[in-house]
Amino acid sequence: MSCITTIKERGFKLTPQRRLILDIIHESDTHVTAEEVVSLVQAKMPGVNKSTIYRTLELLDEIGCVVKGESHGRSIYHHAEEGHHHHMECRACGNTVDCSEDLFASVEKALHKKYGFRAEFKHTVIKGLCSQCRIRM
Amino acid sequence: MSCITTIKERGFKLTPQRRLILDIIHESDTHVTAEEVVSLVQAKMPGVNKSTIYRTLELLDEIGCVVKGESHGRSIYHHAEEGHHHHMECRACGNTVDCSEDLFASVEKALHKKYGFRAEFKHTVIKGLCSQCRIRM
DNA sequence: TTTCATGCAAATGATTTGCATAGTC
DNA sequence: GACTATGCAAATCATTTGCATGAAA
Repeated sequence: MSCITTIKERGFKLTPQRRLILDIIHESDTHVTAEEVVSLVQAKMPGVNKSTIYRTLELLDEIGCVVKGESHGRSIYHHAEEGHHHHMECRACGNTVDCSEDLFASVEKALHKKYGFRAEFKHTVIKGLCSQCRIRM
Repeated sequence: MSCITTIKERGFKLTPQRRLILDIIHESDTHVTAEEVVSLVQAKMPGVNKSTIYRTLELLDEIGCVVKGESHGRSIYHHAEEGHHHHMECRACGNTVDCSEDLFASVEKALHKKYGFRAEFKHTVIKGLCSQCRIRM
């Protein structure tokens, strides 16, 4: 079901601001910080307020239209397509590489079996050292 | 090697504040937020300043004496013992359950093989639904 | 026309910073 | 005694909130 349908079905109003914010997140192939969304939105539609964007992002996360995560103390978002989106972030050079595999299936299974916990690894920022920085160190 | 030795060896000074902060993190069997460290430290040694604590926590993380993580936009810390410390946090009730297993060994292996990336899963907050909340939902 | 969303401006709250003083080595 | 760490107070900076106005259903 499309996000637009979800918004309507849940009784929320479909405003141009919300459409644009959705578009921006869907266009981006990797995660974006809330602040990046603010800049991107304001580039296309000047005058849209930060508060609106923060509120919309929170709403979209709540109704499952986007996936929220956090990195370096900031909120990050990406679209909630089926599948997985993980990011490997090098603690030395700061570069990130995306990874769309279902990396955590076995972990999810183990946690469910042992603790009955249903882990949700939809959007994980994995910290570590990239191959280049490993060599340099 | 003990943290106290590490501090000295790296040329940092061993102050009562630093000792106390180290103690507090080592006494805690789960992670603590920076703010919790502030309260705990000030309970035992009133007058110690927030800045000192934040600076010390950052230092301790840098020299590997504690492990820093983040949850809900705040910094969390625990001692850097050998082994693993993960936390399952329920997004419904907010409860967390600790898990000291080496959950991510297979993921680490896979990422290294495919991307040469050395993932560091020392202290992960795993979000999801606990068994109780799964039933309620 | 009712209700929800937006814009604005100000508040929040964790974390950081500059600087003078105090404490370690 | 040299140099670092601390305390203090103020600054930061992302995010949130209250409220009056504007737009969607």
